[in-house]
Amino acid sequence: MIVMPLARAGLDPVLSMMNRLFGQRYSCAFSAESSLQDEDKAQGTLMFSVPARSARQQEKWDKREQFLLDTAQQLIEIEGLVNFNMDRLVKVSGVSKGTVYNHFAGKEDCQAALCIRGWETAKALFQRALNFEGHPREVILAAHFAYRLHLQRFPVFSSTLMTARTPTFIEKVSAERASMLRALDDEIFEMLYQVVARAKAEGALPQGASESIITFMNWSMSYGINMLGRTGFDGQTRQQFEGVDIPLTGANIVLDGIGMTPLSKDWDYETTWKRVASEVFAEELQVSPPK
Amino acid sequence: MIVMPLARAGLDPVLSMMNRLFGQRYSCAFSAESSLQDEDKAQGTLMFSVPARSARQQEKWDKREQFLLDTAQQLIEIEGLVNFNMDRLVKVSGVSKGTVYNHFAGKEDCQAALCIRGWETAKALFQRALNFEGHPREVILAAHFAYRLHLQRFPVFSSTLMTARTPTFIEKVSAERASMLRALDDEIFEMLYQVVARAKAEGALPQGASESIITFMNWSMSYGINMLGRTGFDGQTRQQFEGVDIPLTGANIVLDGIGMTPLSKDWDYETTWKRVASEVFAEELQVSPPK
DNA sequence: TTTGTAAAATGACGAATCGTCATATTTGAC
DNA sequence: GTCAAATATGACGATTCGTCATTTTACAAA
Repeated sequence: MIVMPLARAGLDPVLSMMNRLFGQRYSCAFSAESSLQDEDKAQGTLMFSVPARSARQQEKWDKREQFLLDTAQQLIEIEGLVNFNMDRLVKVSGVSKGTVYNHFAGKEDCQAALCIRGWETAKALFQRALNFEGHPREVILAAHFAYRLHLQRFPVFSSTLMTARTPTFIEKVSAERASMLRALDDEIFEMLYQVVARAKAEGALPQGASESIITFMNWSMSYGINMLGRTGFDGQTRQQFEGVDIPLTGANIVLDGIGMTPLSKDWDYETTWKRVASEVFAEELQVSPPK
Repeated sequence: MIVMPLARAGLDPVLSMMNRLFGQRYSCAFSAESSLQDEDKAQGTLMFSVPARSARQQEKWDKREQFLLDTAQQLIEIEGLVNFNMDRLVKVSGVSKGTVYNHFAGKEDCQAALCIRGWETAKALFQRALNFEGHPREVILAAHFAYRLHLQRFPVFSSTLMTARTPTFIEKVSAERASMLRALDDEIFEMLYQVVARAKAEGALPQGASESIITFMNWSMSYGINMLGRTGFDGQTRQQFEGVDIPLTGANIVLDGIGMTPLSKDWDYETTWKRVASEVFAEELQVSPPK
């Protein structure tokens, strides 16, 4: 699951590893030989107990978790995120309340789980985008495309992602899932970072440019565009946006701004954008055409 | 209050005006001679009743609303947005629950009111930024500065703004306040738009460039940077950001990207940034130095 | 000053949702 | 088959929400 080396991880490595382990608590391959018999010693740093689950049990557990998430997702799709609550999930899923609360620390934690799931499928899309045949800047555009596509295709994820970065929300999410979200952020950041680094190695970037900052700026722009856009903030101005693909335009502005070659005046990125659609995401776009 | 002509308003003008009026329901200068005696006729479009409040009453009302907002803000500052609830506001303020609910349609509406208040002081900062002595691009930088400054100085506003664009939240805000928020978005958008338009008129922009899109892109980038930043998302990478002013860098990337002259290679915008700090916002920066 | 009426304030209340916990059931090892 | 540990259950108490019948206040007319 955790593939990329996080060479730049600035966090406490011990805490980080703990989180990783903790985050994997429910993963299949994890066999639990607890070396923490002395709980008193561990108090304050390693408070969690490692449940020794049989393979059979684990499978059942995982299956149910997926089922609960499926149910939650459908529930939100149908009744809206506003009307989503645990009592309803309990009722619709048929799983008892106690069990549901064994899976999720609470309502927000459940939503966070949905967000994580969404992020994971997004990661898969990014992975594919990164295999796009083209120069680095085209690959980055493919990533922007993937982001927008994913947000469009999964409105529930889109909502949860928006909410997941909210201060009130974060505080209510379990430590496990919070660290999983952070880890996913890290991984996706790292993926984009590698492309930027490659661009720099190939001389497509000014020497002074910082790969981290460039990656962050791309992310920020994309995030801003998609989040402001989805709130209908640009409703009044949308008529001005006719025929303009905002994510593409935004990405090009950033990439031109940092001086990544070939500049948009020297390359037809509209075509690249269309190529990404047809060559990488044809499958996803079969039903709903690109917007 | 509503100063800028919203020439580009794409919304239903009737609805828009209704919202404006409705939004001003509690403002002092509003004398209520209702021409809507025939309520049946108005049913479905103009359902609200206009309370005829005496000047004395109105003053009391306004004062209390401010008091409630002050209390709420302090409450959030001290106890955190997570722990904020109406019962607590009722208790601490000493105002009865019914009265509080006369002012605010609910918890979210109260937070929206805080957000509006924050937006209004932000607008004032923008206004000052726009008076900065310099060419258009410098003025736009000043606006970016104002935005960041305001978010830094008012963490409560920062939190509420982040939350206010959340789908769940929006649905719970009263129509009045929702439209007030939209109106503020419009007004601030318009302010920036005018600067961009001026830049274009002065030949600082490529002819093909759309003012709307440029404005939106600046906003998106700034929003993305500030919102991703405040969630600690960039925590891992922050070490890379040492000595780099992210909002300034981001703004320059966008402005370079759209080709607004003078480009950052031809002008020292670090100095501009510092000038903005000392010439426009010296007062605000007395206590906490620029970061 | 008195009186009447409409608006506003009050807080007790019912409803919705949350999360917990004592108890019952299941699982797996011996 | 038996027992201990893990898991499942749903009734329950706690919290927070928003409403509404009632009381109080404000203001105008007598």
